[in-house]
Amino acid sequence: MADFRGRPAYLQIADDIRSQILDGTLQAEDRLPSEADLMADYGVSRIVVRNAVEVLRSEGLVVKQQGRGSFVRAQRPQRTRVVGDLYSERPEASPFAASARASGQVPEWEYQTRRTTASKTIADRLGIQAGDPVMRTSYRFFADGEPAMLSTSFEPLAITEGTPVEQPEGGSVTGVVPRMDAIGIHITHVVEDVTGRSARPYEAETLKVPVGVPVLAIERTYYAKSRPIETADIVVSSDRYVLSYRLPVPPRTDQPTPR
Amino acid sequence: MADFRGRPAYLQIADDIRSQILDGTLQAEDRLPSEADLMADYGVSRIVVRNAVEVLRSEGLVVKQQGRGSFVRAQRPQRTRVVGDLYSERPEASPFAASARASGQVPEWEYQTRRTTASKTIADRLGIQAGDPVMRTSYRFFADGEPAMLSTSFEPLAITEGTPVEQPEGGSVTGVVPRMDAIGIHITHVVEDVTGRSARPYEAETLKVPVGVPVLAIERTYYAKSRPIETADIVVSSDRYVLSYRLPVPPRTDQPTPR
DNA sequence: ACACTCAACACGTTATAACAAGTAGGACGA
DNA sequence: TCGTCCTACTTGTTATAACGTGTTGAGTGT
Repeated sequence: MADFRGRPAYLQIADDIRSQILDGTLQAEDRLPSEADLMADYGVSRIVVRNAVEVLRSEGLVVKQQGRGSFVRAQRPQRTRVVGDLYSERPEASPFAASARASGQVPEWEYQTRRTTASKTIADRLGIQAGDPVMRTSYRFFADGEPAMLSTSFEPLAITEGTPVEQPEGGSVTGVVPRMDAIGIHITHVVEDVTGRSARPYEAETLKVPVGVPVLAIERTYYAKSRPIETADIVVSSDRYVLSYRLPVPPRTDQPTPR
Repeated sequence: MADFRGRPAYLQIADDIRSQILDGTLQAEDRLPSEADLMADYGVSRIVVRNAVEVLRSEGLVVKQQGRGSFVRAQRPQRTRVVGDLYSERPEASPFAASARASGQVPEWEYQTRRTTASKTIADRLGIQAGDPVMRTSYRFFADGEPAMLSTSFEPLAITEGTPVEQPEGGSVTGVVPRMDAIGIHITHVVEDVTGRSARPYEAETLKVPVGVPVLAIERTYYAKSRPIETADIVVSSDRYVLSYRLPVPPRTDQPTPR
């Protein structure tokens, strides 16, 4: 192994394999050479090749499977979660929406609903007091039979208690906006705060992704005027999802557009 | 080390430390016990404690520094990139916008602009032919002197060539929307496709984040009616940024709201 | 008082060794 | 033909050992 600039061997090997992945020499789903092969190829010990592959795994380029080998991970996420003006005039918009419906998007999910009390965090987001009663609903969404999205939502019971839409699911109307419409509350806007982080063990297990892959965590709140109506924590694997936001740009603004 | 269910020792140790982080026994910026300490505490070899800490590092809970130790990573991102109706009636909206301006947001950036031709990918996004001339501008944004956001934008020269706003920077108007307004093109909406992934080596270096931390990659395109006007690739460290999208919800829609 | 040196300590890199556990395919028997 | 078993191959886990490199603070000399 040529020792270039004293740069650690495992990083050089990682660089080498990475460029093979990026330039297409190694394609998605291809198996990497086994650890034994790499040891022989580069003339290093096993720990070096393991470190090298671990770097690539941590970058999300490679997945490892005990007993089978290490594989180049498919890079492109397939599904798009669209938020915004679905009826945009943009012609490219329709393929997305169409594919979302076409690719087996039978609304497939399971949920668990229960009454509970608001934690401080949730209370802040809903503009209520910690300890106030809320309806908590956990969803697990599936796509092609695979778990694809996790969501936990909270609604203040002060709003829905005693109404026909107290239960988020099971009634004749579903979806926050129509449900609230049904009791005379008209959602005016939604805020989604998006962060990226590595999957927690629970999420990795539930979403069936390798530990450490990046996920997108969305903190979503629906508002009627300035009043928070519902808030939810949503987690999707960034492997499988692109979040697509489509926003109108109001004409004649003095405000500099955020870059 | 009590061998619980044959679960690997390094995972048990990782679980142990993780719960200490999550329950607050170990707080942000605290130093973890050194590898030697952990070896003694749990009665295992160094490779086991290194594997354990590596798990936490890969989850983004811990950062390691050679010569100093391993530290609990501060979890909450500080900055918010807001897209959407800044003049929302929501009272909580103002603190965000205010803090964005207050926290030393002197518009601090450097850029490089050059004429080039569109790659296939960019041409598709701009609705032009590959090889058509475009203006390419790379930005590096700083916050508190630290690089915080990378962006590369493309505009078809067919639109701006020969106009006063051919150069994205340096003129009297800046920002895509005002610049295009100035030549009679009125941006109607913007699409942002957000994905999460691990930082590439170049990005990790440029953004000064440890390799492997998740970043958010945004593919943004501005449209005037259905015509793409500008497209950009934006990368931010998810350590430091929350993306906040504020969208109006139109009244009386039959369309089920995307969950 | 200040700057320099150096040792102690932290994590980083690599080698060798052994056994565990999951996978796949071929051999073999019913 | 079909299912079982076994074996070879793969990654997973752990131990021991040694040396490299970055950090820090105590001690020392000026």
